[in-house]
Amino acid sequence: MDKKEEIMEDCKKARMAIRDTLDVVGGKWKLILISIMREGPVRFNELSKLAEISPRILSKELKELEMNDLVERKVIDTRPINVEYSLTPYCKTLDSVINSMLDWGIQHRKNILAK
Amino acid sequence: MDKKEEIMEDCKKARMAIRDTLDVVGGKWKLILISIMREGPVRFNELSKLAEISPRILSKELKELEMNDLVERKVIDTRPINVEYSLTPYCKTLDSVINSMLDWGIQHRKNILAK
DNA sequence: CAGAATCCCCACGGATACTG
DNA sequence: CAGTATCCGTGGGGATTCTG
Repeated sequence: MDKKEEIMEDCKKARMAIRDTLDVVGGKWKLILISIMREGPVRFNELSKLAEISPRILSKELKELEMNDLVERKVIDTRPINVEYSLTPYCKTLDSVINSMLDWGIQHRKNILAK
Repeated sequence: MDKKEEIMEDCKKARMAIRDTLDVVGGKWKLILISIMREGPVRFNELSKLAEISPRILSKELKELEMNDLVERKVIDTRPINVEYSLTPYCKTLDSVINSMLDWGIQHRKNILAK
């Protein structure tokens, strides 16, 4: 296969991989929620306040994260009920993604301000 | 300042950094376009085909990337006109972000299929 | 070839109020 | 406390056509 096709193949694979990642942690909230939960388990309302996200969206995002085995939901049987959300071990595999984005964001802001 | 406030501060900073990054390379296309341009400079239509993105969106995305000094636009004075897009040196600072997302996407897909 | 113009749609996200 | 229900607006993204 010639050079051109090879490049097209590479592009296709890269596209797919990035899309896959974006499908799981893309959007406005998921990475932020995860980065908060890295500090430790949180309850629903607590998380809602920390992230400044409305309950409706939060609920939806958490379900999706749970579906992808990134977040664990644990009901604590008190009254009124408490629910604790925490990161799964699998979520640790996202560390380098989150860290690099965190670092880049910080550095980028510095660069902007320096100008 | 007590423990709680400290955590809130940390969350706020993390939120800001991630948002900053997302503002620049978030959305459906930017990282994909960059990952393609890592293979070398490309012309508009070429890029449009490689990424399977419509010209309207591509144009918009490229402008935004250019504004953030991640992409360079170079007119080649032929006829009909050719325009070449390439990554700036500053875009290299995104390498770890892109690579980690690329890697994670590939690994994640493997994990899913293995199940 | 590189893009602008036009038109369109729906899904993402938000505000508020309500319930077990 | 942890969500669900309802309603709503916006803009991100898409398809197609046109032009310098």
